[in-house]
Amino acid sequence: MIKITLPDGSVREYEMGITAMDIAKSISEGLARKVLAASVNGEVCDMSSPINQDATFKLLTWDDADGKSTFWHSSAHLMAEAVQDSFPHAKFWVGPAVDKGFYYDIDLGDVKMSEDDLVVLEKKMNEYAKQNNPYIRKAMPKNDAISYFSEKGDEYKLDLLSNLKDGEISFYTQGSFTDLCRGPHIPSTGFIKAIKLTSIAGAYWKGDEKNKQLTRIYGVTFPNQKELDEYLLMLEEAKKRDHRKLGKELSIFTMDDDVGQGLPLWMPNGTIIIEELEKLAKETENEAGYKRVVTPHIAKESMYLTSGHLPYYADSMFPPMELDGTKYYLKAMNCPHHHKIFDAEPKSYKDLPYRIAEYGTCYRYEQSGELFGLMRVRCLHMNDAHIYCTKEQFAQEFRAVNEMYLKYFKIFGIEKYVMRLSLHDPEKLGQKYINEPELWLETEDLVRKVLIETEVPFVEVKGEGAFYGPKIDVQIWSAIGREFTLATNQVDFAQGRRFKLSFTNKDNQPEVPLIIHRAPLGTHERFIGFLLEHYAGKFPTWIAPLQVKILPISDKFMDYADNVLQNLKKADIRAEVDERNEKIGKKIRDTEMLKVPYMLVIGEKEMTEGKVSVRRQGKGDVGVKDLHDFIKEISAEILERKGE
RNA sequence: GCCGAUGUAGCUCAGCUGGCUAGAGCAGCUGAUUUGUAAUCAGCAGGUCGGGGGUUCGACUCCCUUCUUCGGCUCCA
Repeated sequence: MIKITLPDGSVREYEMGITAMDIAKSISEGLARKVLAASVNGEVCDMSSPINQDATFKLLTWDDADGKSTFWHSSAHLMAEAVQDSFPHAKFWVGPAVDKGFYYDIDLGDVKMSEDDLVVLEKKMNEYAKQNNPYIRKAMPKNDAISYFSEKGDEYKLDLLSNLKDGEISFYTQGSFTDLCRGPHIPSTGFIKAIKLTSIAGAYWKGDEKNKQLTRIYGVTFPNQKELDEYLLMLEEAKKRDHRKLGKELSIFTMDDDVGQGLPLWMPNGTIIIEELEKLAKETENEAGYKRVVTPHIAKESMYLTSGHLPYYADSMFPPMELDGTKYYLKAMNCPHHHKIFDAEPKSYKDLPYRIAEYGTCYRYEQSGELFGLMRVRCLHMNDAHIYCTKEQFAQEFRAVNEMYLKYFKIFGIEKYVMRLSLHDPEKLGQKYINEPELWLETEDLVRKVLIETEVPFVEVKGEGAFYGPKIDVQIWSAIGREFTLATNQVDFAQGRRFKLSFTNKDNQPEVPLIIHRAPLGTHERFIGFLLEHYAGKFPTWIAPLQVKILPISDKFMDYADNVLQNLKKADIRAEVDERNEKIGKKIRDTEMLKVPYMLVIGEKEMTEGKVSVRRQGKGDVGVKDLHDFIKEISAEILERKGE
C-alpha cells in the first residue's frame, strides 16, 4: 500500500500502482470528469500514469496553471494532427504551451501556408476533438526511437533525441498522430471544446536567425465556448486601449512616411504630456542632487571608439555622415557626452557623487521589423542621468536610484513590476562583453547585494548585461498585459577607465569613479505609450493635455464662459471653451470622447450666481460649485499629482 | 533583417468572380436652430483606391516590384 497526501492534508491509502485517474474517481466522480492532469510530488503527470510510492497528490483542472498548460500542450498535438492531415510532408519541431495558448513550429518544406489554411485546420481540430481520442503514452528505448526517425528522415526529432539522455523515450499518440513527447497530456481530445488558431508566423529554428525559418502556428483553446468568447472579447477591449489607437484619437502623436519609420511627431497634446513629465523629472532630480546638462545630438567617431560602443553597436547606430574627412555619428546614447562633462574639470572626492541629468535625444537604427508604435522607435528622448561615485558611495547611490523608481511607481499607480538583474555571459567575454572577468563578478555581486538589501523583487538573467557592466531592467505591464522594459539602470566599471576619468581621492591619488547609468522614466516614447494604455487615455488631471472644457448651453453665455476661462488660465489650468453652435448633449459627448477630466456646463443659472456645473469624466454630473471653489480643488489635485 | 498578412476620403468601413461617374457614417465647411448633462436638421465639399511598372478593349479588383503598417521570429546600449 502507498500513502497519498491530498492538498487538504488528509492521507489516503491505495494499492501500489494505482493510477491518478482511479484516485480521482475515489475522491469524486464529478471531479474525475473534469480533471486534466495530476501533480505527484510536485511533478505534473498523466492521469493514466501509475503511482508506485508515497506521494503528495493534487488533481489539476483548468483552474490550475499547470492544468491549463497541459491542456494547451495537448491542443498543440491536436493541431499537429490536423496539420499532418493537410500537409503530409510536414516535419514537426516543438509545440509547447505558452502564456495564453500554444504554438507548434513546423517545417512545411516548400509549401506556403496562409491564414485561410487556419480555418481548415480549426475545422479538422474540432472534428478530431469530438472523436474524443485518448492520448496514449508509449515508451521505447532511445535507440529504437533513433532508428524510427532516421527511417522517416525527420532531422528535427533526431536533433531532439540527440539531446536526451539514454534510456526510455516516450511517445504520445492521439488519433492518427504520434509525436515524440515528454508529456504529460490530458486524458483525451474531447476536453478541448473551443478552438481558435490565432496567427501564423515565421520562427527561426532554435531561435537562431542563421537557421532555417520554420512556420509557427499560434492557437488557443478552451474547455468551453464561453471562455473563448470571453477571450475574444478581451482582445477587442485590449485593442481599444492600444496606445497607437488612443494616440491617434487623442492627437498625441503621429507618424509620417515622409519623415521616416519609427520617427514619431509629437503633436501639441503629446507635447504637454512630455512637458509635465519633464517637470516631474526635473523636480525629482533636483531634490535628489542632480544637476542638469545639455549635449549635442552628434559626436565624432573617435568618441565612440573611446567609449567602445562602435565595435559592439555600430549596426544599431545610424550610419555616419562625413565632413572634412571626419565621421560624425548621431548619438544612440548620452553617456559619452556626459563623461566628457565630468572630465572637463578636475574632480576631487569632495565633488562626488557627481550626478548629471539630461532629457537626451537619441537615435537608434532599430531593425525595421522591430519598430512598434511608440514602444520601439528610432528617435527617443531618454530620462537619462549618470552618477559618478566612489566604490564606497555606490551602494547608497544605487539605493537612492531604486527609491526614485518606487516614488515614480507610486505617482503613476504602477503596482506590478519586477527588476531584472542582467549579468554577463563568461563565454562571450571579449565579444559581447568587455573582457574583465574579475570586475564583472565584483560589480555583479555589489548590485545583487543592494537589490537584496532594498528588498525589491528581482530575477537574475545571464547573458543580458550591457557590454560595459551589469544592468537592471525594470519590467512593467501595461493594462492590456503587454510587458516591456520601462527603464534600465546600469553599473559601468569600464567606461570610466576608457575615458580616463578620475578624481583625486583622500590619499591624493587618482582614482577611477564607478558610473551608474539610470533612466527611471525610460524614454518619453515608451513611457507615454505605456501611460496611454495604463490609463486607457484617461489621464490624471495633472498630466491631461486639456484639463477643463467649458461648455456653454448656448452662445448667450459666451461672455461668462470666457470669464470662466480667463479665471482658469490665471490659475494655470489648461482649459478651452466649446464655442460650437451645438446642443449641450453633443458638446458633452464629444468632450467625453476626448477623455477630458473636467467639464464645466454653464447657462443662465450659473451665470447669475457666478457658479459652474461640474462634470467629472467617467463620473458624470457632480453638481454645481462656486467657480473659485472649483479652481481651488482642481489646483490642489494638480499640485499633488493625484492619480485619478 | 526574416516569415505571414495589410493599405480605398482626416477617421471607421462598403465596393461580388475585372465592366456605369468608387459609396456610407463620423469629422470638415455653409446655412437654419439658441439649445440644460453622451450625437438637432439641411446643403456642400472631400479620393491619381499606398507608390511605380505590367497584363487587358477595360484594373480598386489580376501579375511583378517597392514603401508603410500589423502579427510573429531575431534584435534591443
